[in-house]
Amino acid sequence: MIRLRQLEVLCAVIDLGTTSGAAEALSVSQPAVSNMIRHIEDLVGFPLFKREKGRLTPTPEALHIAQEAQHLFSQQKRVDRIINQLRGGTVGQLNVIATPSIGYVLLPRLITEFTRTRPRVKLSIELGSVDDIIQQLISGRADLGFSITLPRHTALSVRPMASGNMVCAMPEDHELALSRRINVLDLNHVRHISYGFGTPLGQMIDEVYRKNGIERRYFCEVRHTSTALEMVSAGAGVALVDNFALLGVARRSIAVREIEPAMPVALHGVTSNLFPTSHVAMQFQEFVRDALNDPAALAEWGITADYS
Amino acid sequence: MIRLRQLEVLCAVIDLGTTSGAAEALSVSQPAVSNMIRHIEDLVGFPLFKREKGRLTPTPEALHIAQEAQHLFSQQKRVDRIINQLRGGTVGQLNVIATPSIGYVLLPRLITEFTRTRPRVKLSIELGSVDDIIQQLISGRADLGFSITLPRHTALSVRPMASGNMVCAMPEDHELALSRRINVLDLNHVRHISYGFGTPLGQMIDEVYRKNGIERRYFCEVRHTSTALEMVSAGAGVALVDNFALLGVARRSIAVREIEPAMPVALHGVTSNLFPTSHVAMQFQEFVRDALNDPAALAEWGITADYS
DNA sequence: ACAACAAATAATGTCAGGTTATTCGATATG
DNA sequence: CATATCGAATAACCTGACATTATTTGTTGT
Repeated sequence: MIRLRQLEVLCAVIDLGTTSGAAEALSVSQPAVSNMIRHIEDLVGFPLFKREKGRLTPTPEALHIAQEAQHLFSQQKRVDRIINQLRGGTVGQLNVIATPSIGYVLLPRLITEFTRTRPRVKLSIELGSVDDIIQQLISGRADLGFSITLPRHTALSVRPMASGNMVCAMPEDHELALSRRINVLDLNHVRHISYGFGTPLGQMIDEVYRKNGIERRYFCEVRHTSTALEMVSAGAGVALVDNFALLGVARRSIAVREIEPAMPVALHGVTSNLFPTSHVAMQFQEFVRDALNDPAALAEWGITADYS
Repeated sequence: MIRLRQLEVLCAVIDLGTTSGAAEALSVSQPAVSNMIRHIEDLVGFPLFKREKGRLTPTPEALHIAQEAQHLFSQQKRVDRIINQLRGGTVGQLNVIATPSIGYVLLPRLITEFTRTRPRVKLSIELGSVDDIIQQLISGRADLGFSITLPRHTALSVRPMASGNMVCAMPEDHELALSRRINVLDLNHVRHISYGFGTPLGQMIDEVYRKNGIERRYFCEVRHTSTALEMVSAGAGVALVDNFALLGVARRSIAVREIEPAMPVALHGVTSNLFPTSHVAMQFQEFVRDALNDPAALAEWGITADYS
């Protein structure tokens, strides 16, 4: 089977007309080319050049071969280009599934930033609960997940991305806005939005109430913090939300206050162990982590993490 | 620039699933493969396999590269084939693949005529279904295809060569021979040979039956019109065939009648866009078109298109 | 006759890609 | 549970394709 390199040399000699010319073009020595040509002729079994008066003129056979070889070269370049693109992460596909609190506003912006330098990446963003995230990842439909609640599943790898807190969001003119810091238990005294007992967030808050022997009471139950935040923004009431949900939202007359006891939360990046994680997916995960830990960068993209 | 061999090894490992398997397939040692994979990973700068539990699973990137590399391999094989043919002392080559109806009788005669003035052209004729034709063309093994069914494939160029009709062929002494023109639906009443539902021809005929709310019934199912014609000629029964299949066959006591509804068919010349079409191939294509549209020329070579 | 150029030859170096022998980790099995 | 099995990796070494430099040979224009 003829080698790629051999065809390369053959074509160079045909194109340039002389071995020395070809040698220069390929940046090798003239004898290297000369030997190679002879070697190929031995290999194929018929002359590729007519040698007369110290010159080489290609035979029709050689021309024919060279013609066909061009496609081989272009194919090789194509493969090489693809490898380069893969290296730079500018090609591939990236299916992300995330909890709405980050996926609703922040993630779309980050992805936009990320793909600004990677125009050929195919994307999809999906929102879902922890269970959805687990499902999509272990089934291979999603490459990367982001979750507040940390999914317990042996087939998943979880990496911490950023740490945050639950905070209290309310309409600007709300009575609670007068306090600098709000006790979680006090929410029982106002119309507020909270999370079902079945949700991880609901259980986390219930834990505090239970310790104090009080029953949690709220007028509206939602599943995701982003939904709660939307309602707060519409003036429906007060809600506890994670600070990630606040990143990037237009501050439409919402006031935000710290709570006590502090309820730390963390954002996790999740990948499946069942399938190899793609290069772009890893890159994007790092991109998100870096972005979340660099308020300056976020600010540059019109996302402020400041809610004092 | 990635080497051909490296891609070869990469693909082998992906296909076979293990380094040892790949090593065996390539007839080299297992460490050779192992080292090569590592070397490629260094070269491209990102992992191609996930190593866990002592096994290798390819990353999406590796799969992507392997996919692209396939074209390269087929190109290489093509060049190699061309060299082999040149070694055999031919200046040109012409590999034709055609549907049997034209390829069985007519094409051999046309090729004979064509090469009368071109002694150093190396030839091959192959018969096959539309799918075979598509496969051979896009893989570069055939230079030119002729098909009744027109192949839908983006990498193929199709040119109409001649138009024709389905006609009804039967033994001379058959009762139907008394009619001047035969209704397709009437075939249900006689022992006749037809085409499977999966074939384009079968679907085309079924369409007529379906419109009339009748189920097509036949005693023998074949794939190609030339086969059907052969059976008719042997006295097995009646069959619908395209008129191209009739061109050039010795009229061994076969009667031919027009049918209603008329079922027009066309013969197409097909070439691949993936490779440059050789000069001979284009010439031959034109030769065939001209011949088919010039009954005088055909008659001169002992081929008659007249079946009145 | 001789400079100028193109190709071929000779002697030698180097590295991609191969070898065998062996180890390591994971899994299957009596 | 000890052990056999299988796949991957590592180490040390070998080989040939393809490169090098130095030199010779043949052709051509002045």
